[in-house]
Order: sequence, then structure tokens, then C-alpha cells
Amino acid sequence: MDNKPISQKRDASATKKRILTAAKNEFSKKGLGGARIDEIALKSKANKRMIYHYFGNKEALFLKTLEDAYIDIRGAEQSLNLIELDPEEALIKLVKFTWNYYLKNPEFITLVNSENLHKGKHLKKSKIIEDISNKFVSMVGAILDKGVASGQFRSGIDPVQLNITIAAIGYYYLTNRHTGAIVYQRELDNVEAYNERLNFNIETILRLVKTY
Amino acid sequence: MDNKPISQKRDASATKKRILTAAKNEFSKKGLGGARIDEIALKSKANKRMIYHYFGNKEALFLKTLEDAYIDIRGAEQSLNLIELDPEEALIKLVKFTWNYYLKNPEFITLVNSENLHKGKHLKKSKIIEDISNKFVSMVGAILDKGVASGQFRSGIDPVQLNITIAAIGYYYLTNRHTGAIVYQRELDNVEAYNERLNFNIETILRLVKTY
DNA sequence: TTACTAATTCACTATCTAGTTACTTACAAA
DNA sequence: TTTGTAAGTAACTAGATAGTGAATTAGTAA
Repeated sequence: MDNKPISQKRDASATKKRILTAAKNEFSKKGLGGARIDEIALKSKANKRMIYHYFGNKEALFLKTLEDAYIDIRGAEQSLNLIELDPEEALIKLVKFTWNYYLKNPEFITLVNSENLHKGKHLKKSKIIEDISNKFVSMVGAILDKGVASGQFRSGIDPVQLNITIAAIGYYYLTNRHTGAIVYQRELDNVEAYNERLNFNIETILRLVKTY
Repeated sequence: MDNKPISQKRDASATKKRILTAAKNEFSKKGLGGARIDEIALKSKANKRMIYHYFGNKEALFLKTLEDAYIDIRGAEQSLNLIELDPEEALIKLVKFTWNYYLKNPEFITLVNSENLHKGKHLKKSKIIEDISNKFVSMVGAILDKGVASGQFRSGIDPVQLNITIAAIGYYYLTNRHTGAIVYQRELDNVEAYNERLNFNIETILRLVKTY
């Protein structure tokens, strides 16, 4: 009684998805230079020819992978509905979200690192990235304004610098936890260490913006 | 009257140095996976065989390159003699130094990123890295203690978390400035932008540690 | 049924790449 | 001057590697 078509053949969008999933994995584990198209073909169970058919070449596939990664994080940030919250709560929620997103989606970090190694040359060609970034950039500005108006935050804080700082204190810890564990001679990659860092980060951001 | 030996042949240590310089360049520009041994041989004007003779293989050369990078930054930090200074001045000086070191030695950042992409597997084999890290790790702790004793800093701050944060807010900005400029739609890589970021970072750290 | 189109496969190439074998050459101590 | 040793070179290999040409096959619209 197996009348459901289990492994459907001739499904372009499913094949594209499998390729993109495999590409995300391969590029994020080995970087653009270390990634292998043959490996992506193997892992996606697609013929290598299909990769070139759908995406053109290795670098175009890399760009698509990167764009999808940005679409995902920017979409998730918008779902937080931070503007509705009390500004201090909103900021705490953003710091927590950013941390947890990086923690659960380590590919995001390594893809972005890889793109920056290449000085952003692929993302510069992207036609969608500026659109999806707009809301994100204005979001922290709006939270900040609201906090200043209510007297909770001091004025004059550059929202872009704040945004960068929120990303930085999470991103750096996570991307460099392997060398960090060796340099600081302390385990940095277990649940307690993660919680400790998140709390430290929340304190860092609140002390940076709050009026005392 | 050209009796100075200009291009000295048969100089093992000079050849080693040329190889390491070329390796630092190649690995930092393309990552471990993207770097090419042939390119390192070409740029160092050494025969490829010499690379294998002196360093064994590609990964061992990468580790040596990475170790040298850590030796350099840790040495430079020690020369700051921060312990002698007023603790607030010491912290400001460390934030400035860290920023400027990253700015002037961008290879450090990309080498460390590359090593973390490989989960620290090369640095774990290093026999010197823990030794040269010790003084560095205790340095911030000593500054912090001095500041707490004088009443300038609040107590209970974890020196490792503070150290990580000082590195993070500079490192992240610089390593991700290329994608950052696209996402934030703002130029991040000119002198004014650099100064702005450095000042923001100093404020972030002081607000984090000072008593008010 | 036919014929068209898009999905998929196979076999291939030119070039690259880490690493090696076997050799030559310069220097310095005896 | 001899000779041992370390520095340096040239030519090579086996396996990768990004990318292609040309054919086949499965759905689908007429």
C-alpha cells in the first residue's frame, strides 16, 4: 500500500533545494576555497551538471547560499516585533536572539567570514541584500529613539555602532571559541559557558545605553 | 666596487623567512583551503621542495605561520607595560592597541578565522601557544584588580570575558567591514570611520567596568 | 499519440595541486 | 685540497578539480 510517491523524480525545485542545503554545508565547513563542487553534488544527490545548470558556477552558487543565509536571519529578526516592546526589554531580546541565532546557525558565521575573506566581492553583486537589510538597520534606531524618549537610554548613541557591537560580542566569541579555548585555557563551548557569555553580553549592552 | 654580497645564496634562515612571509600572505588572503603551495614557492622565490624540506607539509606550514602571528601580538602586548599605568588609562591603552594592531596586521585576523574554520585543530598541536598566552591572560586580570582596589572599577568582572569583549568589538568590525558596508549601507573603511569606531569601543569598555 | 520542453545523466577535458624522487651545487671543517 | 653535509633545483606523479558537450528520459500540452 505504498501509493505515496516517495522519491519523486523530475522535481526541479526539490533538486535546487537539496543543492543549496549541501552547498551551505560544504561552503560553511570549508570556506569558498576549500569547498568542492563534486562534494556538493554527492551530498545533494544531484548530478554535478545540475549545479551548473541551475546556478552557473561555483561563485554564483556561493552568492546564492550567502543571500539565503541573510534572508533567513533578517526574516527571523523581523518576527521578533521588537518595536512593540519596552525598549530595554527589546534590546535584551535582540541580544539574546542574536546570540542564539549564531549558536544554532553556525553556518551563518562561517559563510560571512568566508565572504569577508574575499572582501565582499560576491555580496556586492547581490540585488536583494540592500532591500532586506533596510528594516534591520532602522530597527535598532527605533528602539533607541523610544528609549531616549522615555528617559531609559542616554541620547547620542549611533544605532549602527550599537548594532555592530551587539553582533560583535556574540559573533566573535562563537567564531573564535576554538582558538579561544586554547589561548584562555578554558572551555568555552558548553552550556554553562554559553549562558555565562550571554549574560555578560546583556550587561555590556545595557551599561552602554542606559542612563544612570 | 660592488663587494657587498647582495643576493646571498645558501642562506637557510633567510630562505625560511621568505617562505614564512609568503605563507603569511597567501594563507591570510585565501585561507588554508584556498592557499597554494606553488604560489608560496613563487612569491618567496624559494624552490617548492624547500618548503617541504623546512616545514614538512602545508598544514605544518600553516601552523608555523599561525604561531608566529600569535608570538608577534602577544609580544607587542607585553611591551605596553600596562601594569604600571593607572588602571583606567591601561584599559584605554589596551583597547587602542588591540584596535590598531588588528588594523595594521589584517593577516592576524584572517589567519585566526581560518584556524577557527578548522576548529582549532592545528593550534591544538602547538607546544608554544599556551606558554605565550599565560602572561596575556593574567594581564587584564591584574589591571582589573588594581582598578577595583582603587575604587575605579566595580568588582566581580570576569577578566576572560572582558578580554574577549575588548577583542570582539574591534575584531568583528574589521573582519566584517566588507559585508558590513553593504548591510549598513555606510562606508566603514576610512580613517574617520575607524576613529569613530575606536572611540565607541573605548566608551563601551569603560561603561562596562567603571563604577558610577 | 505526438512532439516539445525541461530534468537528468554520462563521459570527458584541461588544468591544477600537494607532495616526491633523484639529482646538483656551495660551503666549511679537517 | 678534499670531502661531508646542508642548500637548492628540476622534473615528475597520482589524484583532484571546475567546468562542458552531447545525449537521454520523463512529464505535459496539443
